[in-house]
Amino acid sequence: MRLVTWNVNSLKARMPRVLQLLEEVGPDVVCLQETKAEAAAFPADELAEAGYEAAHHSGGRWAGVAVLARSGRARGEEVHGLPGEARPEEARWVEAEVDGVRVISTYVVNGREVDSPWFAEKLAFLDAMAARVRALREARPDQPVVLAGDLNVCRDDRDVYDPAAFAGSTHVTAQERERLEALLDAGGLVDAYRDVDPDGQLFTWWDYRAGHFHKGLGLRIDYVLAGGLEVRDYAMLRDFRKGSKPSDHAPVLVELGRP
DNA sequence: ATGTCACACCGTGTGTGA
Repeated sequence: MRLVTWNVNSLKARMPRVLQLLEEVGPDVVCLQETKAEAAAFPADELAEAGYEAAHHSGGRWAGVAVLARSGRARGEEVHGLPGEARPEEARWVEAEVDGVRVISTYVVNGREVDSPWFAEKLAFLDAMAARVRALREARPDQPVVLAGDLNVCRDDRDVYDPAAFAGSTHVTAQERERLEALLDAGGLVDAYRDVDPDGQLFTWWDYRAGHFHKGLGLRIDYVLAGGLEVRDYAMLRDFRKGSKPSDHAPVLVELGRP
């Protein structure tokens, strides 16, 4: 399974680049985050013309997630929302079954400031993710799971361009990192990037401001976490962060296979 | 450099979220 995850920062604004990616990369499955679309305005027809069907959970102005699958692939149950989340209306979690694999696209709460109410919601969201993945794995141990998206956490200091500059900020706290490890444990999941490059450094997000992309000042906050599948290849598609009207995130491409 | 982008609103700019 050739799978892409991409925080597009508005699907409407990014549609030309999304169609370019579908054509050039030819993924089987695409997990999108921050689609920022009203359900009625989701561009399902345009995507269908490009050969993809969408399971989308749309919340309007903010957030919004989707799973695209090549037309004709076997599709199963679709789940909108994360059991136990505080604000289901924010549309941060969607599950789809494609070719027998449970595919999840998620956009984790940002958290804004450490010790703010939003940070507490972020930690609770990460806890609910682990509980959901554990429940899925226990209910169907033979079904592979891919959890992909913008987790808004840097797993360790290698995933941060300047750890000192981020001291005291969200995305790098012990509380967030402990929960990411707990999520991996709960689902028996592998961090696809670390699996293929245990000692490397690679980013997936760069601030639009101050030329951070050009200077290599980024974070790794977008992940593909795989359970019951082998990670055969991993690529961060840097070119999609360049050029005209890029997202502030690059897409990530993985090749997954049944062991 | 407080450095950018995208959204909604009744708007030729402001507030919100990232």
